[in-house]
Amino acid sequence: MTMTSAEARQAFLDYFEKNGHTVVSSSSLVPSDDPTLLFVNAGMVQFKDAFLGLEKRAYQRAATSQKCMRVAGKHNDLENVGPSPRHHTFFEMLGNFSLGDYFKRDAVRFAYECLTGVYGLPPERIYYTVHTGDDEAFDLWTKEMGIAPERVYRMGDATNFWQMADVGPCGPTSELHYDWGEEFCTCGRPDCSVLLDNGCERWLEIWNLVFMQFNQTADGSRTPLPKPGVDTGMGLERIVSAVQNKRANYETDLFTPIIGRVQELLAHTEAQVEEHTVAYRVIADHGRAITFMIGDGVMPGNEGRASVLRLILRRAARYGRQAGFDGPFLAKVADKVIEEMGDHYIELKARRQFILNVITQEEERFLKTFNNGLELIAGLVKKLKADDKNQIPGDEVFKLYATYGFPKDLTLLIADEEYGFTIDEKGYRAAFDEHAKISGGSKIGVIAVDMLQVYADLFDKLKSDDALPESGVTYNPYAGTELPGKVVAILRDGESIDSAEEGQKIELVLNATSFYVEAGGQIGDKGQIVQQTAGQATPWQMDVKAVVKPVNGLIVHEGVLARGTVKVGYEALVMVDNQRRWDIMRNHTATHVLHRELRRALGDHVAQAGSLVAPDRLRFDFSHPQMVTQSDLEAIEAAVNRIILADFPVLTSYKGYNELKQAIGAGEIMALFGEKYGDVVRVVQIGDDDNTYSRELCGGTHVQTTTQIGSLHITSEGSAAAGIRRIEAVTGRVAQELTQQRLNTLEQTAGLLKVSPEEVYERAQSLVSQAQDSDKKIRELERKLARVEFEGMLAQAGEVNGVKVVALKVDAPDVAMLREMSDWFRDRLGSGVVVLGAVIENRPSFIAAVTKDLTEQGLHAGKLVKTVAQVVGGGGGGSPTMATAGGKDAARLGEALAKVNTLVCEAINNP
RNA sequence: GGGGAUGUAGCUCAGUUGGGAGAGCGCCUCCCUUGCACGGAGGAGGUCAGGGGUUCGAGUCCCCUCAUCUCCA
Repeated sequence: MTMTSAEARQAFLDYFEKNGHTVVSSSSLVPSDDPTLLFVNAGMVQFKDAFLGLEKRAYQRAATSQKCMRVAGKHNDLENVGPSPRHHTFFEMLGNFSLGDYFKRDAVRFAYECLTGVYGLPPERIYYTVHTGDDEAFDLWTKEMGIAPERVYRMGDATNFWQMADVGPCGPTSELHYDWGEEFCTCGRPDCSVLLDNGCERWLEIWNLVFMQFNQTADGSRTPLPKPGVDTGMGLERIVSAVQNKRANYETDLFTPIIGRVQELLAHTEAQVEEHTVAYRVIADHGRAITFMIGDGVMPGNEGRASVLRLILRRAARYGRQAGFDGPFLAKVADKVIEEMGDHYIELKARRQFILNVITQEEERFLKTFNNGLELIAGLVKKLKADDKNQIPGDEVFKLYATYGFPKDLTLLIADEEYGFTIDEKGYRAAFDEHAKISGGSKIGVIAVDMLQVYADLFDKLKSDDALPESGVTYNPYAGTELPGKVVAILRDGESIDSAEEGQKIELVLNATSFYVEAGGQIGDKGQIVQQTAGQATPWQMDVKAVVKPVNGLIVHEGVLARGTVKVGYEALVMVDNQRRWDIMRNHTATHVLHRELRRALGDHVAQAGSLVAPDRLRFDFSHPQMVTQSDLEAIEAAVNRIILADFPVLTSYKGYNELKQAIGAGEIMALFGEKYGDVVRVVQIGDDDNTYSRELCGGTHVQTTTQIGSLHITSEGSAAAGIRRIEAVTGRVAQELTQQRLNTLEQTAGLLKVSPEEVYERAQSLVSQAQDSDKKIRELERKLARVEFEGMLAQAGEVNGVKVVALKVDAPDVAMLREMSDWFRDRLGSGVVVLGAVIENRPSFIAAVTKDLTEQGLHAGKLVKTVAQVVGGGGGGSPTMATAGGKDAARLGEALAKVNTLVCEAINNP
């Protein structure tokens, strides 16, 4: 009985737990606090700060099964996923970590014991590599572990040296490779071995041990770290393939259930599955990736992570069509992924419905794009065929891609299969490069990273100078808005300075602060920092405009020194703008209530997708497939206000994250996905333990009882993105002001309409319909008047060279009526020329009509009316049978009309 | 941050050097008809995304804003 993948994962964690490691849950795929990294791509990412010494953990040994994504870069290429048996976008990385605790000896022993003992791999199948310069590791393998020296290869920097970046921790590595056996050799060399590093299929790299031994400085020199550490990584998919003796990862039970689901959906035979191997693999791999990405809060979109999700999802959808799917199917694949992996990754279960909704919507959108593209290609081909060509120009291919999202390879496929066309690859490349050049790019990200280093260095210095404790700035925005502190650093233009003068823009670091740093949607506090004690040279005051936390533990106040001089070492009093803070607290607690009521009214699929808590308003984005109806909104608003008036207490407490995991998975405690939670989390609870209304993991500041919110008024509901609705609301003071303003308007309107406020709507409604009726009646009367005038003028029709001509000034209220009158004349004349002029809003307007039979004699209504209008300083035009014109000088209208006879005469004689 | 595309009736969309705001489906009334997207007659429904400009005249041309889609960074 071989181990299942779930057992293999658990066995790893159990083994290391038994050896003194703390099992830490996987962090989100979305790295928090790291703008340089698109997705978490290794187990050590969540320990990065701990390795750098920026963060203290309660343990020194940890083991994880970490969710990872690799989409592009040196490790992976999306195009390989599918054709390759071993490349994945999403995978799980097993790893054990020593945070300055054990080093090479234990790391080597654990790895060996785990592979041979826990997983039962035959020792004779395992080969080892160490760095050429790492005698210590070599000796550990050969002497301590008793591995034959010829099974341990010494290799260079390229394979066996690791560094996080150009500066920072680095060190040699040691790898463990699995030998599938000679019969699987693909390189064909008699001396085939790991040492050749030639990609031969015989060898499978399963475990990489990184010994963090040195610190590399900017000048390239390396100094030994005081507390060296260990970071290891073993792909779950790979170890399972070895344990289950499957040559391709896709044949392990990590993937077979998913592939089985696809087969079932397509009703394919085994032979058909075989025929579409690549498509099956792509769908299985990408299906996992999109499920986990959405589970961690990534939404399909056009930039960054969002675009990666869209890219992968659409690639899967495309291969799905190739394999035989017509409509959306990925949600059904994702459902299987959740079923298989939801027990270990509870966020999948908690967000199941949401994940499925997002996938289906995005897939439907893609199918629309796809069909649209097919039509565009069909149109192109038709045009090209007419020109006797059989190649689609490069710029057109690019336009399809850049404008309509229809990728090149797809265009190629359709062009070839459907029409036997080729595409101009070179032209496409040129257009692509041109586009990239025009689009350009900003370097903001790089600068921001440089600045981060400045803050990290400052933080280190403050700690080593004992200006700050190891844990950093004391952060307490919860107790109150005032707090005593001490100035420990002042920055100006990124430079650390000792004192600052009045009027300067500075950044101030205190050893303690009550300013809230923007987090969880709640925006940061503003306020003042002032002199604390008397007796200092000058009293000073800083106006704080923003508060940021550039690195964990360091809190920086940004603003202007409004008065006096401030020096490092001064005592200070932190004073947060109290009224503003209260407005924010009202909105934050109200957001929790709103969240709870939205779920109650609309369903459990409602998940927070974004939130803004500002002093003047709150904005809440949530997943919901359609518009929230007016009556639902009213009911929700009423329910929120009932809860406010129920005067629930708002309580906060700190709990172990693991303890709450079950309740979070079950949806009893709201947690933001994509958020990185520590081991201890803050729980904001509305209502006491006997009568709990809601619980949310939240670091924000809140009122003490719901009554303090005052009231809530929803100001708008709309769409924020596909599948995401956005509600904006106001509370407290702003709600009161808004209500008063609206009521005033209502009272005024009621007064104007001479009815009570309750009757305003009805009255307005009847006024609007009366106005509409009146407009119609006026129109009818105008028409009647025009008709009378028309009958009277009919006799004035003249004749020029046998052509009936009417050229008259009439009374018409607008051009439409003028046109109508010309129709009457034309109909009555049967054959003839009609030119009517009228003064409309003090300006002369003309209309000309020529019956069709006369246009053949050279008469053109457009040309005629244009010449006429020139007399009054205007112009005009139109079709040969019907034209309009206008001018400026109304007084010369008659003069203009008098030209008609002459013009008709000329036109007929000179066709 | 930047490039491109789209925005017209409840829905899907036409709309030609700038010169009458339209079609199909849906809706309402009436007629015909016991049947599957029945058929016929009539009707309601539009700030042509919003704002500014050019012009005698703008759905159409120019500029700005917004929304959606899409690509690049």
